[in-house]
Amino acid sequence: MKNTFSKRILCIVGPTASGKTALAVAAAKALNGEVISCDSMQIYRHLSIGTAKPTLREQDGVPHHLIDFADPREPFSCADYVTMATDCANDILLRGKLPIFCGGTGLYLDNTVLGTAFSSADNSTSDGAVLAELQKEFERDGIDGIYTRLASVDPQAAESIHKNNTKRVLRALEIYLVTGKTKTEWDARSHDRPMAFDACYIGLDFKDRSILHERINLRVTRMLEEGLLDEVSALYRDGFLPKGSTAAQAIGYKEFLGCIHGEMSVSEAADRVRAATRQYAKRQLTWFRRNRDIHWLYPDTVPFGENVTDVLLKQVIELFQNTR
RNA sequence: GGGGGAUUUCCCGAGUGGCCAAAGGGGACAGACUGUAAAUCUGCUGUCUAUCGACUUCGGUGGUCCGAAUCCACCAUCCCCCA
Repeated sequence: MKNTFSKRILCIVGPTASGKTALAVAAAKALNGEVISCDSMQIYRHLSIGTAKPTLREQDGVPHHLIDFADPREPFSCADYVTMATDCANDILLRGKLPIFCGGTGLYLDNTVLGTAFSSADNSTSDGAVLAELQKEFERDGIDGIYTRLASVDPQAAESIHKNNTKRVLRALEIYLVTGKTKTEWDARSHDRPMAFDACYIGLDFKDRSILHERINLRVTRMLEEGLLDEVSALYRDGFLPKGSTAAQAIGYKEFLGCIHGEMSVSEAADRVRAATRQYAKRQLTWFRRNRDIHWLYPDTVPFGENVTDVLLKQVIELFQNTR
């Protein structure tokens, strides 16, 4: 059932602040691997404290890929990630090592593993002009007309995308206008392709959600102590968080930008960061729970006194070898 | 010591006699997601049945009324003003 050319990889996923980084580093050491980050914000240079980018010390000598390389002022897409991550993983495999994906951006990881064939509707073909036009129309006339048009060309997409989700409604229509093929047709195309990688998925979650929330609260407090405020100020001053950029909407950055603009106090911004992080963690869990291939591990079930990473690592190794 | 204002479902907050299990917001919970995804969007939030419906809630106790979160009395707690 598995072809001989299968490209075996390990993926460590889960919500933010669940301990993925430490586990991935330990797994890389035990399994002769290298870590490929799968995080839509850690890709950016200079955004370090707020994205919880692994420090050199945390990396502990294990090569880490796809962190700290993109210019926060430049756009970056899921398709860009898939291309880079695929190349990166193949390169690691060629060198006889194990690629270990680690991160919480499920969209990026899934499309990489699936080998998604993205539509050709990108910024280079349409130069964004079509989307900009749709955006203008939406702001002027509302969503009704655009949604109706989408429903007539791609009824399936219209049915699955809620009318209020204007970003996705606009995007779906853009795909059709730019490529002449519907989003539904593009999606079907990638369903027909073989998986790009043979992934062993490990998911981190907590039996008791409040423990995850405590970890998040603690993490935000630590980020503040480590100088998150200074980092955001410097980035803002140097123009690295332009309005509308992806980097500027990162949790921990958008809130303190508001603080810099005098819209709220530091403690209020910190509270918002905590809340936004909790909500983000929840969305991540929703995303990953859909994937039935994930083997879930629970750090909060490790007996008190034992080293959590060590215990989890044993489970990871066993799962990785037994599901071969 | 005297006068005034408050107390609402996890939080904030509307509601001043029936159309109130109680607006709205937040949070929590659940879900969607194929080129901005740490984004965007949806549902849900007294209990029991889970369809109609039944039952218990609006600081406490007791009243008025066919009927009260809404009116009256007393008690408790908090805030403000005068002493």
